[in-house]
Amino acid sequence: MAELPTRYDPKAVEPKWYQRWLENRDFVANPESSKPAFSIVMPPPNITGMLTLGHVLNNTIQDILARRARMQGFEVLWLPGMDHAGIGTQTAVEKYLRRTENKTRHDLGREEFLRRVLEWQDKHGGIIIEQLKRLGCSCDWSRQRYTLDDAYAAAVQKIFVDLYNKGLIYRGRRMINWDPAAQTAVSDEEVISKPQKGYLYFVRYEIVEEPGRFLEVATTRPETIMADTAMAFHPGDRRYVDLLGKHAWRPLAREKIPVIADEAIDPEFGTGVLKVTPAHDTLDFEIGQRHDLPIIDVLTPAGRVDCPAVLELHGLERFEARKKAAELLQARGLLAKAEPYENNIGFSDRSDVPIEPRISEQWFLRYPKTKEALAVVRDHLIRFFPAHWEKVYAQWLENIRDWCISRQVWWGHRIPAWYRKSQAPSSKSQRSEKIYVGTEPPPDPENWIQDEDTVDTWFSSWLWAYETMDPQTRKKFYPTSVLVTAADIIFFWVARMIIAGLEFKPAKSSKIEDNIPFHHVFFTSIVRDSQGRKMSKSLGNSPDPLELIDKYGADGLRFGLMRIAPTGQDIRFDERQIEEGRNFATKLWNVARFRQMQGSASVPLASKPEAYATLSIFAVEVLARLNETIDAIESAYREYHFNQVAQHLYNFVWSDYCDWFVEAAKTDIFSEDEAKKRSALAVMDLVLSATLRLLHPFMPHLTEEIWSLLGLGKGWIQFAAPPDKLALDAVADVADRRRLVSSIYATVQAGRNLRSASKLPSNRKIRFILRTNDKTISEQIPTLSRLLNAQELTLDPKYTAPAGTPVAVTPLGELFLAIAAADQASERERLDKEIARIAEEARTVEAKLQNNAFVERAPAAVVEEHRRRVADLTAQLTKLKQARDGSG
RNA sequence: GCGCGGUUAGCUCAGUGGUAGAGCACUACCUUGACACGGUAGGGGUCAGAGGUUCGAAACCUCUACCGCGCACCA
Repeated sequence: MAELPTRYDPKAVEPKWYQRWLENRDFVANPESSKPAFSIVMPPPNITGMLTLGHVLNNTIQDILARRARMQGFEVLWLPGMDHAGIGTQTAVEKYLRRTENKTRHDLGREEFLRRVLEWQDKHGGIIIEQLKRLGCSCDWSRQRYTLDDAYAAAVQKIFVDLYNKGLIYRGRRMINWDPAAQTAVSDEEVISKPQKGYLYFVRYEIVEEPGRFLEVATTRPETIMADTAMAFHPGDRRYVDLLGKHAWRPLAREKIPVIADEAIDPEFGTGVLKVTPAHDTLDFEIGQRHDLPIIDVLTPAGRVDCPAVLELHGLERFEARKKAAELLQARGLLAKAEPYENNIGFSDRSDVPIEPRISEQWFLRYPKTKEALAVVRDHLIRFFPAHWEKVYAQWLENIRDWCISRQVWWGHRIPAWYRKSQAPSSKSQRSEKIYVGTEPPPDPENWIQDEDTVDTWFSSWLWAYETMDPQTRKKFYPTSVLVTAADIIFFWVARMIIAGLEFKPAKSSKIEDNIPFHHVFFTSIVRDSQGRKMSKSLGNSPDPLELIDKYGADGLRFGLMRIAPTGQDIRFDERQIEEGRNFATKLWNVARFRQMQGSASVPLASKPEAYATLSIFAVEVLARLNETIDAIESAYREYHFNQVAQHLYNFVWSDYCDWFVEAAKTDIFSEDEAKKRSALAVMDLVLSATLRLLHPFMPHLTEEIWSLLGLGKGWIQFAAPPDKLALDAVADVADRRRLVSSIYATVQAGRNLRSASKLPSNRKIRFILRTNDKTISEQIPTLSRLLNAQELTLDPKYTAPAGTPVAVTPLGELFLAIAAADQASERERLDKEIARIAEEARTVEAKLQNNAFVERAPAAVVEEHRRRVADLTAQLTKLKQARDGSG
């Protein structure tokens, strides 16, 4: 067998294995399998998307779960796909068209534009899928879905029609959130409020009936004054009560408007008077409805002033118009003052421009099954991890409002509604016979015009958990086992999928537990940069995962990221952490390489208690630690604490196995005693085999490579069962043996410390003397000696050290460092310090034992431990003092 | 305003009642028959602050401060 290189080369190994897995169809789910099902649907990335660290985190977690389940004997479906992302994709293509051809979508027309999007999609779309393959994702690519697949699109249409027929979807003229940049309505969830600096303008409205008397009103939006249709104050506000029923002169587009009283006005705010602008503010709209006020719209869809009556403002962009309106009022002496003011403004999540509240005719969904959706999470039919998201979810559902689902966007699922030609969509008539809603066009299409709009992208995504599956697949794999997603789409997607599952009942039975879309939801962290900022293109703080894969390997990236991914908290990304992942891969590679260099063990270690009797004490220790690691990992997985799983594996491999076991086992490995040698090698094989299997979900390529190079199993590691705990408990003296190992390791550390304190170089071979009456320790001398890098370690129960000999009190006895010309003064100083330190600690522990309350109330084991500690410290003190005073 | 997180070593974070931890960074020594992407040893923390519960609190309770997030308000 050729010797392996000292560095693991992911560039050669990772693509090789991924290709083999694909060729072997290892990730293809079989709905006819008799194995229990485990399924995940991938949150579909946008077709325009590029892989981000967020995707890496999210998909690594899904891959870990899928691969682990596969090893555990589940039939696994990990269903991948993409989202057409209506507004997002349309905006991207529009930008591209503007850049390349200087054309807008309107220049091209609907049909041509959609053709261009498809063209663009073929060229630039779906890159992210190839990127996920580089990461090692074990998705069933044969089932890759797209939210615009024919069958999927038909399902979206059908759902729309069904909900319409149930009366849950309706068309209405309402106040909605208008995005003037994208020129479409958006849902409440797509509005992000941000603090914004501006001015509070105090405007004077003259009272019609009392010329010379002014009503002062505070507003942030003077550009909408032309749309004011009333002035309002709180009915209990004495300052203005005499004005009720009178009128004010609207200062721009001068007109008489009534003064009214409404409960909604906060007398504390500003002057306690509100200018009521029903067309441009949600609250004002409601007031307008109550008082039957006219609605005057003075803004265009693009957010420009549309008011020929005030030529100075007409055609101005809304924020320019704001300044100009203030100037006009100022010039007319109607602006009392303008105070700097900061308030929260709703911004479009998509375009990042301020949302314009606007009255518009749109399609709405009255959410069904909200009570049931609350209940399934409250009663833990669906569990959230971390659980605190349950509260966020509940709050949203309890305050839910109808969902505006229509978008003035061309790219997406077209609304399956038609209007009689004489009753075009702009018509206010809503009589049902004038609207046709159906999955097929109306029988006499020439008389109808289809609604121009498409539905919100999320109105298609909410079916993702089951519409991606054919009936047979659904029967086997729905409900899915777990959904892995970022918490920022808990409302957009998670909650709506739950509602969809409960309402549309896609399962084989109508039972609630069969129709929920998933049993668990794991909310991942959000990856931020080292300064805690969100990753964003404009900040340029988002590293390219592909570059990280090139640099550190996919497995290094995966492991590094998982080790720092806490649950329920954001991740601060630091490339050094990925470097650690790569280093860990190298460490594992090298310890496997070392094993390979030692040749065959001939006989594998049988997993029977009898076999354990002949093991070295160090083997028992590492196997016991392996058992503990398996337990720890198991419970960490139960809570989706992937960082803990990774950390336990890291510690076990690096510390327990490499630093301690392998170093200690070298005595046997390099010895002439064939039985001992074979035993040590067999233990290494067992531990490596188990470790690789435990690590496989995190580092699939590397573990597969080592598994195959070392010939640890018959087939590929991805189909190997996870390691069982060893039946060590059946071995009578495990505890004694482990205590001995721990004493030996403590002695080694004490000896190394002596060397360092005496300023002896690491490579200098030196002599140690261990003074002890324990004769059984003599068989461990070679290993102790090796670990201490000693020239010689002698056991001498009666050793008398010259004064000033460096000494450490260890669990095995006093360990002396024999050096010819030790600096006696400095050694004495060191001992003094050591004695003082131990005496201090002994005093502290003793004081505690003096405390009756402690002795009476604390658990016996704890008290006992303290007693032992005192005895131990006292013994150490005595011995150290002897050593210092040279009387030993 | 309501709610949810967080505050532990220079940095990133573990730690759910019993002697304060890991990795990185730092210091010193070391290329010793797997690994310098490595080994050994070391320095470094009044666990945000105040009060309380307890024999005992980083942990549990209350309050405060600061950071982040969500919802509401946002004239």
